[in-house]
This record gives sequence, structure tokens and C-alpha cells, in this order.
Amino acid sequence: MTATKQASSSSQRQILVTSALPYANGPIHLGHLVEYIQTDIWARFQRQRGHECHYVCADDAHGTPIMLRAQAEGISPEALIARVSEEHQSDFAGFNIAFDHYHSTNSPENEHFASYIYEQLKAQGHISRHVIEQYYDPDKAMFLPDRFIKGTCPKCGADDQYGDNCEACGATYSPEELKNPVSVVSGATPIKKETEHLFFELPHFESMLKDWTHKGHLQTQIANKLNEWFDSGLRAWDISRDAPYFGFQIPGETDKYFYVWLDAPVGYMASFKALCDKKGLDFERFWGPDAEAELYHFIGKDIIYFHALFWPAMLSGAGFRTPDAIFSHGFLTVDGQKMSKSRGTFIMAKTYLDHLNPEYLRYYFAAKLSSRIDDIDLSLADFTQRVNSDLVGKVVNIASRCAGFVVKKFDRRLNQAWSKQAQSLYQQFIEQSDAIADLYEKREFAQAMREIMHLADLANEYIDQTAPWVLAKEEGKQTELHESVSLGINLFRVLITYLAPVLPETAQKAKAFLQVDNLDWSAIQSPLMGHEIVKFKPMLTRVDPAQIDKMLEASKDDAAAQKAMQQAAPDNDSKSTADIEPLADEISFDDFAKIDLRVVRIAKAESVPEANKLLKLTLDLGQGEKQVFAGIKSAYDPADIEGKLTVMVANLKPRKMRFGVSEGMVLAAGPGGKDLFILEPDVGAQPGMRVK
RNA sequence: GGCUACAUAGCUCAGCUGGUCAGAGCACAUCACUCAUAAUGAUGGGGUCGGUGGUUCAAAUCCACCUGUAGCCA
Repeated sequence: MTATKQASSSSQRQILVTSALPYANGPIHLGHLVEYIQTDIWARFQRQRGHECHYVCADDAHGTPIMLRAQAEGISPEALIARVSEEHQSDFAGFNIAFDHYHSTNSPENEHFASYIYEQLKAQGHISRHVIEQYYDPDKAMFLPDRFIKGTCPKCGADDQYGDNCEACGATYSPEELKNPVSVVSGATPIKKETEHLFFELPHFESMLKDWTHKGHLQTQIANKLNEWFDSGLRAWDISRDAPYFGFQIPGETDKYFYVWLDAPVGYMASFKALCDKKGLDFERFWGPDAEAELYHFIGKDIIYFHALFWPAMLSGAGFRTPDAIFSHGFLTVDGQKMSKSRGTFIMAKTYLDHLNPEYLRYYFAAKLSSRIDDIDLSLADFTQRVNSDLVGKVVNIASRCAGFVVKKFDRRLNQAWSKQAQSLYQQFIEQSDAIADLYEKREFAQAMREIMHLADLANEYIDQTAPWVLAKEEGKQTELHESVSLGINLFRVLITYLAPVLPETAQKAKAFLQVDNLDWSAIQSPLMGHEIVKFKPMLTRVDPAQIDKMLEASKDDAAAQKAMQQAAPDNDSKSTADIEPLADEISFDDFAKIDLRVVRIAKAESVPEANKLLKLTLDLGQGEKQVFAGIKSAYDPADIEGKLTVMVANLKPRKMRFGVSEGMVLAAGPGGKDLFILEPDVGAQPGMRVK
């Protein structure tokens, strides 16, 4: 079990929490959100309890995939990560993730800390150098990460498998074992090449880590996992990558960069440093070797290795404090299965927000999350029923069914004094305060939600038993009526206070309805007496199952669009950069006359398997044929253009290409990728006619 | 392949160190109510706790093996 430094509840704690940094090469999806919602709930809870709690995050912006993606889009990596950062932040804002600061690992702060940590480690002899042999793409002149090599699985013979493991049989291996390796980047056959890499000597930290991992900083399931790693022996960690690489240059080296995973966790510090500069906080108090503030990292179980071994070792070696705890969570499945693009269950944050209220998902995740690392399932039918029943039917309904009486019969004012019975019920509600707080603290959100819903049941039972609608019709029952509905409103206030970390928007609306300044955890100790509220307006509407269907449909469309884009991507992805090209310099008629344009019939079109963008066309000029390699693979299927008429530059000097000689060009317009359009003459044109 | 975790009513899940532990919510059925965003309340049906062995006076709870699922193997 992990323990947090729970100081006595009266003293204010200083807490820094982080969520793992999302990678800047793709959009946020529902799977990511488990973590951000979990962290955000925890952080909001701490603030609601009156503690100082900072929540920082950043985009993880370095590495080969980002470099290559930027190339594919024809933009700089900086432009790519700037755009993705905006998208990420907008998604997070949509889900009410209240970061105190959101940074980037491609920032001066991060370069500073990454270099500093490296130099500290180096000075103390924790950095070593070894020559390793790695696959290299001779066309692109770059070393290839495992994920960028594909080939035939050495175990089961499945084709088109990644360099590190086989999706068909599940085998893991090194890229060297792969048969018929091919570079994903260029299609070339990679060659083995020696290179010197820098290593972080993790084994130097073995005793420190063994000690640290067994001091309650990790969940028991994780600590067990680490034992396994200790048993098999710690190995040095490869922390350098050769140019070209998008990242930070390693000080004192040429053409060597920090591996993205070296500077990614450093991003936690960098982001917090930026927050310190913004708000005047004391960085040392949170990161210094004797820091008293608490530090927690929320992560997914897939990156435990980096956070529970490398990170504490790096920090300790460089003279910083180590985290108080690493909180790992499981993965998200949808309807019991991995998120699937074809089923539409690979749902992007933005797609969700287009159709559904973020409060629903926050509640549903809360209702499923525990302190353990088990995967959680988003069952869409369950989601609908649960949210509607718990939130709308039970909780918000309490306010709704009492408010009318308070407004109409008592001029919006709650009553002044309670009977023994009323006091006792209210007491029962606030007595749960510590227990529920404890569950939040321990990240047992699911259990907390159950406790809160149990209270909501009690509130509804009370209303049912006192039956204000009956009292309202009887003479002389004004006092009882007033108490019943006033207590109901107060019980609602307690419930929404307990739920506020989970439902920030609804809590805001509840504040307006209740006319209170805050929903601090301790405020419910004093009930609202003689207090004025306002007319009830719905704070949360029911989940409409039709919206879920629409969302799934939209997700399928997203997936299809994305797939199409990826196919088009290898060389040129145009997207919104369809700016109109400025006109070229003037030419004379003679210049134009030099170009012999001819109408041709595409006699044959074949895909060039080794090329990403080329189709091999055999063109009929009416007076013989010419062979042309055209870069239109991303936009056209060979079968679709065979037989079509088009226009070619017939007198272009033949050019030798890797796949053969190209004897001209066909004319096509468009920015590239899927947006390429070959020219077609009007009906009647014949192959061989000159275009003048 | 090695290792780790998980497998309890139709659905989503509680069940800590073995002895009212066979439960909750939702869904479903019947009844009641009509204040409320057709919300709420009462009652009820439903599971041989993945399978097979074992330890024990006693196992959903411990052990072994098997099956299925997920993940990790830097």
C-alpha cells in the first residue's frame, strides 16, 4: 500500500502532483483521460480541504516519431508540437482538468534541468560510454528506433511486424532477429552500423532503489513487479540518440541528443519551475534534497519502469528529492474490449466533448477508480444508466424536489431550527465526512462514490417518508414542511460538497443555486439556517443514448479520416496548408512552346511496392508508349485510373529513378497527400494530341 | 517464451489478515407515490463466487495446476 504524508488534518500540506506527459504526436483520447481525471479529482479534493496543491503537466515533445511526423506534414517539429500543445490543452480544458501550469519538454527550463541532472550524474561517475550496433537507414541517413523497423517475425513468420515484438504471436525480440527488415521511414533495407552511446549506470543505484521501492512509495502490486526486475538484475540505461533527432543536445558531445525518456520526467520539474516563476513559489521547497513538500506522480502502469527506477535514481544521483509516491492506474477498455477504431470505441477527447457532457465521464471514471492498477471498463450502457440514475435521479433530484417548496411556500428561505430527528440525519451525513475524505485521499474513488450515493439514498428516503407534498396540503403542517425541504436542501449541499472534486461544473451551478461562496470541505459543519436560495434550474441533464451512438459514429469517421491521412502522410500531408501558391515569374511564349504536352491514355497503372508515393504508369501516346513514375500513389488506386485520359509532359528528359527510368510527367494539381488531382481532357480528345 | 495482475448475480463492482461472505448499485417484476429533469419509495426473483485438485473442523477468501483476459520483458 502506498501511504501519503497525511499530516494532521489541521495543518496545511504543500503538495505537488503531476500526470504523465502526453506525447505530442497525437490527440488525447478517452484512455488518456482516466489519468488526468483521476489526478484532477485528487488535486481538487486537496484544495477543497484547504491544502496547497499544485498540479502541473506538459507535452512530451521530443523524439524520432515527432521528428518524422513533422517531416511528413512538411512543417518544423516546433510548429507541430505548438499545434498539438494547443489541441491537448483545449481537450483538457474541455474536461475541466485544472492544471496550474501546462508546459512543454521542449523548453529552456527543461533543457536546463536535463543538462544539469546529466552533468551531476556524469561528475559522479554514473555515466558510461559503449559502442553499440544499431540498424541504420542508409537513405535517410539516420539510426532507426525499433518501432521504425518492420519485417518478418522470427518466431511465427508473420509479415509486417515491428522490430521489437510480434503482434501476431506476441513474441519479443531485438530488431536484429527480424527477418527481411525494412525501414518504415524510407522503405530501404536497414544496415547495421556501430555508434557510441551514453549510458546511465542504473546498477549503481541498486541499494538505493531497493530501499526506496519498499518504503511505501509504491502500490504493492508494483513493488512486486519491481522485485522481479531486481531479481533479473539492473542494467545500464541507454540515454543518448544520434543525430538527426529532435531533442536536446547532450552537453560536451557532438551530434548526440538526450533520449526522449531522459528529459520527459524532467518535464515535471521544468513545468513546476515555470509555475514558480509565474507565481513566486519556492522551487527548492518542492524539489530540494530536504524538501518538505509532498510530491506525487500519477502514471499509467505501462510506464512504471521509468518512474519507479530511472526517475528516482536520476533524482537521487543529481541531488534532488525523490517522489513520495508513484500512483499507477490501469488501462481503459470500452465495453470490455480494447478501444477499437472500427467499432468506434477509440474515442477522442474532442469527439466525446462534441456529444456529451464531461461531468458524466468524470463521474463514471470516479465510480470505477480505485487505488489499484486494475484496468477499468467503460461500459457504455452502464455509463448511461449509472450517470442518469446516480447523478440526475438521485443527487440533483434532491435539490429539484425540495426547491419548489422553498421558493413557493417560504419565499426562498430555509428554516431556522431543526427537530432532533432532522439534526440527527444531518449529523449522520457530516459524520461521513472524514471517512469519505479518507477514501479520496487513498484514491479509493469508487468506494467514495458508493458511500456518497448511499447517503443520497438516505436523503431520498427521508423526503419520501416526510412527504412534503402531503404536508403542503394539510393545515398546520407548515413547520414540518419547512423542515423537511430545508433539510433536503442541506443534505444536497453536503452531497454536492462531497462530489465537488468530481463534478466541478455541477458544483459551480450548485453554488449559484445555494447562494454560497464556496463548497469547502469543512463548511458543511454548519448547516444553512434561515438562508436564502434561488429558484432551481437543472444542473445536469440526463445522458441521451442517441448522443452516444452519434459519438461512436463520429469516432468511426475520425478513425477513417485518420487512416486516410496516414496513408497519405509518408511524403506530403497537406491538411489545411492549402494556401494558394503565388504565381511564378513571367515566361515568354517561346518558353511555353518548349514544353510538349500530349494527351495520353493510361494504358496501365501499377503500384511500386517499395515506394511510398509512386505509381508506375504506362502511357499510350497514340504513337507508342512511354513509362512514367508518378507521385500520385497517395491519391489514386492504380485500378481506378487505368484507361483514363490525361496530359503528360512528353519531351521531358528521361530520368533514372531507383525503380526504373521515367520518361516524362503526368500533370496533376493539388498540395499532395490525398489531395492530388490529375488533369483530364474534355470528351473527344485522343491520345497523341498536342496541348497548345 | 518468462513474469505479474485479474476472473463473484443480466451489467458494473464490494467482499481486509479463511468461520452470518454469498453482498451493493443498476437492469428486471409487482405495489405505492406524484414534490421532482417520468425522478422517488417498498417488496421480490436471480449467482454451486472461471475450472480441477489440495490444505483445514471450516475457503469466494490459502496452495497447486488448468483456462481466459490484460500488461511488462528496459
